[in-house]
Amino acid sequence: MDTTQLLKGVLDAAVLAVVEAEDGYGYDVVRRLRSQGLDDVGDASVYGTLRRLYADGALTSYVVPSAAGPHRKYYGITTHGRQMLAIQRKEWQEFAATVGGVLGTRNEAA
Amino acid sequence: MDTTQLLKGVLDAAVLAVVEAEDGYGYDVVRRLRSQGLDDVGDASVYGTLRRLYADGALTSYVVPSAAGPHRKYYGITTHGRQMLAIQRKEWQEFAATVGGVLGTRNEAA
DNA sequence: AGCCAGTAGTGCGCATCGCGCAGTAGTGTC
DNA sequence: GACACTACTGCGCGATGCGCACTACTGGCT
Repeated sequence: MDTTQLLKGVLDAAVLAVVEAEDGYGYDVVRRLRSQGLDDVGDASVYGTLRRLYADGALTSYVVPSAAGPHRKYYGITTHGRQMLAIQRKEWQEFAATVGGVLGTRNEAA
Repeated sequence: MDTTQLLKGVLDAAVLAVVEAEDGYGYDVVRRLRSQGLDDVGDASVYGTLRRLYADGALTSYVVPSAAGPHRKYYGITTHGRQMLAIQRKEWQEFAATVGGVLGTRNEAA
């Protein structure tokens, strides 16, 4: 099954949430997202999202040399990023509740 | 707020669900979706989705002359459409649960 | 009659965004 | 020194929702 389209509009929030939990670099964020159930998220999508969020001022970035491999570009969440995440969490909840209603699969959501 | 991206991948299922509940024509489906919370769904999106679903064999179509206005192109769900809807409902549930987990906004979903 | 609003549908081109794939680069292993 | 793993970048594609313009039919207002 293809969750590609479903991911749209949610990847931003997911990446923000992961980085909020703990600073991370691209490769690491990809792995964390996958381990949390977003199995088939593409690495290029995540890198792209990180760059976009950084450009939007939602993330800060600092480079850390790695012991085993190339340097790592770590990302941390900014105040602005936290605000964006809060809004997107809310949007998601409302949207999910609405869709659940339309599909008749509601779960007493918010 | 802009739910455009969130809608992607869900409109198909939403339209199928609405038509499953009762046969409907484009204009009507748009209104029903909007009244159910998908406030800002564009009419062109729905018409396009209906045509796509029809082309995919998920919907049948029959024209009914209208008393007040142009003819109405009614759509009904097919067996194939019902199967698609069942799959998409399931995908949505799983996806919503996963995203809820990542965002930390889970609601005891399926 | 002339015009506008409401209903109903089609077509066109655009924007967003996730993805596949190729390429670069650093480290360790056989 | 070929290969594998780690890590990041860039390019072009494809799916899909949207805005807008256009057609077309009915009815009400002037």
